[in-house]
Amino acid sequence: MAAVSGIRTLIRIHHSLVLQKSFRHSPLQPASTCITWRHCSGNNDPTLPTNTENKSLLENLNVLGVDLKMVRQRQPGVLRRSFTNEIGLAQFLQDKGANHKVIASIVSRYPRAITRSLDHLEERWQLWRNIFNTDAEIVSILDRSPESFFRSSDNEDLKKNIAFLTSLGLKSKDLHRLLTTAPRTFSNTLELNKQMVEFLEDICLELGGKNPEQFATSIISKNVYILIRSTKRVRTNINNLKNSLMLSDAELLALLEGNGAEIMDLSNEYLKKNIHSLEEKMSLLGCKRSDMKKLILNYPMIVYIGAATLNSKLDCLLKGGITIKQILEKPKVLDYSTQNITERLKELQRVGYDFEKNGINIMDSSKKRFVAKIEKLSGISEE
DNA sequence: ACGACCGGGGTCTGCCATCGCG
DNA sequence: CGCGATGGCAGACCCCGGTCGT
Repeated sequence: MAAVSGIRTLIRIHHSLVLQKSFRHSPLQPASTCITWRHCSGNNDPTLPTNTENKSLLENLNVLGVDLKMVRQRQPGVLRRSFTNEIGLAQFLQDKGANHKVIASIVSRYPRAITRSLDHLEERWQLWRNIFNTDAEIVSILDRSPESFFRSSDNEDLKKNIAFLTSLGLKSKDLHRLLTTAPRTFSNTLELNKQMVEFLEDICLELGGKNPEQFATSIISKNVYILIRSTKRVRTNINNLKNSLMLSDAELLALLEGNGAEIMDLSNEYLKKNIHSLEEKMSLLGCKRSDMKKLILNYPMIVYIGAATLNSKLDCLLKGGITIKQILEKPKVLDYSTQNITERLKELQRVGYDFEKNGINIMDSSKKRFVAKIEKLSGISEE
């Protein structure tokens, strides 16, 4: 409540400021938007750089409930600016449905947001609205990741990015998922996004693939994070996978075209560590190198699972009466959380489930189906 | 009616380093 | 030099249900 009236207070202050004649345009901003820009009261010549914090700005931010300590830690320079648009921004976000808490949090976490003009904000918002259906969706993303929306001041690049991604054959459903999940993609420069796409196409050709464009698009739609990774990272991971598993070009291509797309953006050390740890575990369990290769090709996500988690899952399954051979045949059981696995094993033990006779597919089913199955089994065992 | 197979859906930021510009 | 813009990094899975063959 207090902060809602805080915004009203600021707007009142702003109106009274408008009446003053002391406005000067920030040279970077179009004149039409300057009406809401706050003039620094403590500085007689706003064109001079100042190395002290702007008092009236601090007051405004306080009223908005912004965490100044956080601001100083993140982008202290913003507090020294003569012209900022915190009032306009707060009003703008409020109009889009953001509450005061969200607004305060956004400015606290990405202070530079208050340097954007209303025209800029409105244009950028509309560009995002080309992909999202409602303002509420955008607000929730800004709340999650203010930086994604505000970091770039280049709306032209955003336009070009949308056009570029569309030209790749990504459907509006894909774009929606991309912007929802990895909003930073849209604040990349067009150049950076192009680089990754070209890189993926090159990889495809390198491995003897015939349709590089489709390859790149399919990777992006399978791994929406790929465009916010560096080509260096992806390249290193591909090389590491290839070398440690001794993959042929055809095998590697198939892996990447399949579910391998998702593991390409892991951090290099993490991927290496996981492969190494899996190697050790497998050898401890008496498996051959070819078993491990097959396992990863069948179920690439296994290298996504952290070493500790993976080992505890494996141990859980083995202790629960499932053999490593069964796991190698149905690695998807490793998809489920350790907790889920533990609970299911307990339930199955209770009803006397025989994995040897019935297989382990029961471990890879939706909760609904699992519960139904258990109910049936306990009914039978009680008769 | 059942279970195996398989694909798809959700999901991800907050910080630091560097560069260029005024 | 200070700031804005931007690249890059570490972090580390889980779950559901349509469909088809029996």
